[in-house]
Amino acid sequence: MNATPKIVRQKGDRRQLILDTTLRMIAAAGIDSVTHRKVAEAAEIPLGSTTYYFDSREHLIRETFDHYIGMAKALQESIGSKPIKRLGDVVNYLIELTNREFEDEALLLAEYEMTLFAARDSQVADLLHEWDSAMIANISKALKTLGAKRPLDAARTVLHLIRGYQLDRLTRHTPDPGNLRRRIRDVLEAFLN
Amino acid sequence: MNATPKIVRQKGDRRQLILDTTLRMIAAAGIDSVTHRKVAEAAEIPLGSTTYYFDSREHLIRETFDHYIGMAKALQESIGSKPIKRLGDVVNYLIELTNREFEDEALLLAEYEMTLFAARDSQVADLLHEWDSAMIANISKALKTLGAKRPLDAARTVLHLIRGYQLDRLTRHTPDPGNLRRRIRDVLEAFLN
DNA sequence: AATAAATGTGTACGATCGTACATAAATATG
DNA sequence: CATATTTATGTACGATCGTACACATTTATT
Repeated sequence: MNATPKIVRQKGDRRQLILDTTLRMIAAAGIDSVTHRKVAEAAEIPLGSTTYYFDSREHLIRETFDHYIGMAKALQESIGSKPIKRLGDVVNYLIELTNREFEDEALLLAEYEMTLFAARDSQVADLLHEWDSAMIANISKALKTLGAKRPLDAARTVLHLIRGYQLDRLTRHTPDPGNLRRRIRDVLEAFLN
Repeated sequence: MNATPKIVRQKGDRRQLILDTTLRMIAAAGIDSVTHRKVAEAAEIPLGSTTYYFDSREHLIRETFDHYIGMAKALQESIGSKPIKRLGDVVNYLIELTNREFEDEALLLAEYEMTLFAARDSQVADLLHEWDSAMIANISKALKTLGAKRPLDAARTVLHLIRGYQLDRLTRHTPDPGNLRRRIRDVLEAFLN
């Protein structure tokens, strides 16, 4: 006999709203564009609310990147469920991940803003490296089952390739400048005996 | 009978000084840290001088990146004089370029700040792409003389690999996390026959 | 030398910002 | 219900900023 479900304010709503808004702002216009006031205006909440949950700008930005990594991890898990039998499976996984990330180009740009930020902020660097280690472990494990030599090197190589590719493409705004799938395959084959 | 050479103010000195100082500032603390006032203070010139040569902050930053590309091109040319006979020559060239860039880690970071900036500024993107094309052309030409298949793809791949590697390493501040030389060789060999 | 143009400098205006903080409202706790 | 705690909001201070602009100085031109 529950009544019609009301729109209840979940605990943490306010905080999540601020983090979402900040992430959108970084994606759209970069870290510099983030100010307490502009976040508050975009989220349609008072200035006092942003400073209540995040007492400093640094704090707000760090938590926003933590929030982003959570989203990125969820995306990866939503893709990486299929079993790995052939090299093509790994290639497909990597390509799908890359394509999905490019569905929201601004958001992907925010990821690289985070990377640059991490170069000057050890706390964000730690977040990033933990995520990175997990990715490397996944990929190298799959490559190992395929009998690749030096699977760790192979995983690092293909990840670096993708990062360089993404960064390049983000400055070009064109669909695919450069035959990524084939290049990933070539690189990975170099590590298969 | 010239007198002792006086310290003469070269034309364009002032401008160069401002660009150098701005580049150093971006390298040390990021684009956000660049303001007319702080550049003026660091260069020990009055505020009016910075606004005289660069009437807007955007203008100043664009010209600074142009200045950086000039420096980077000079570095490349200072390395790339030796003839290419074997694959090892290409690998050596790429490794030396990478190592030289890491000699000034902050400055390398500035390069990636520029890349991110280019993602939102088509003028800087044009500068970047022109430079990029030249690099790709050089590398692919060398690979072609070695008989590589799809030399353009090969050049793009190894460049993207290096970029991803650099970006990763910039967040870690460790000498060499990941065996770059061997990985470059593996990748390039994948494109030979 | 006279004049024009380029270079260099100091100041001030209006806008925006981070942050602190007093206070209010809602909620939890006893 | 009373009280403590958490959540939420409005305001204000001091600092910094981009930029415009009047004015001074140096250099080039005739």
